[in-house]
Amino acid sequence: MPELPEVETTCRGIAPYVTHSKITQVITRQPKLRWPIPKHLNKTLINQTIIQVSRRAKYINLHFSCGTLIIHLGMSGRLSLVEQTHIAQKHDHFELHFSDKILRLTDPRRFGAVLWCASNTIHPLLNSLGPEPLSSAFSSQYFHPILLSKKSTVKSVLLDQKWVVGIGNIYASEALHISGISPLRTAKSLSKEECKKLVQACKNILKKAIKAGGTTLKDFKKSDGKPGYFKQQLNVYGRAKAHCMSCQIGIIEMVKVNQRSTFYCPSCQK
DNA sequence: ACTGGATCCTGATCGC
DNA sequence: TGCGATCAGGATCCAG
Repeated sequence: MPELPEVETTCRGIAPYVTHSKITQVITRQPKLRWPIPKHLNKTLINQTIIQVSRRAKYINLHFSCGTLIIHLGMSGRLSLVEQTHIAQKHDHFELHFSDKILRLTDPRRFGAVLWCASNTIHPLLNSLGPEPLSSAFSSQYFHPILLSKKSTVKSVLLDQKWVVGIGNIYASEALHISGISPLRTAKSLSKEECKKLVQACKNILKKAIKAGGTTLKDFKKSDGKPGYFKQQLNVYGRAKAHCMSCQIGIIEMVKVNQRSTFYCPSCQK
């Protein structure tokens, strides 16, 4: 589910409350996520205070003096801050309790993860991540040589977190549409100029989506339980057979790229 | 070294 | 209405 804007929205939603708050209890209801939730967390985190909340790629980091709790939302995960009286439901797998609230991880498909990383170590999963798309490190000077070195489609490079992080299936389609590039193009066929357009389109779409509180397709909810409002601004994703909102001529097509639904306008994306 | 496919899991929706 | 098939916002692992 959540791509960078949804994860960023979640971080911003929980940070004001959880930062400087002390953990009173840790409850694991279902440890079987993408990887097992570490058993020692209750012992490790009780009476510990969250120093800071940060995001790296699609990972949420809760920093403690003894280490970092890393949370990934997978396809269907969500974090919500609820009252102590709020009863856990079927897919509520993990909880951090504070003096008067609970931070709860809900994840029907269980592709998410809760990991522990001790101080002064780097978790292997975060070790080979590419640059943040909104940082100056993600530039056409950086990205074009990478595109030139790939045999795959430009869309699959955008989705590969080794080269740039945070972009998922929705925003990859949207960014390619904005830049007028077909998702079926080979990465190495992009000119420097096209790469520049694509890099800028990624930055713009992600920034706009963050402003709108992320995209709610079916079940994404912000930490306060409200939906994000970016869906109204999607131009191609989920719009197969509809008219292109950009050129007004083309009909949006859905194709599969690496087994994933991909939407584009054959008329204005070349 | 790269690339694409299978895979983990549940639930909603589609087509017959 | 019912039921099986298909499809979902991710990303690791593994075979070729």
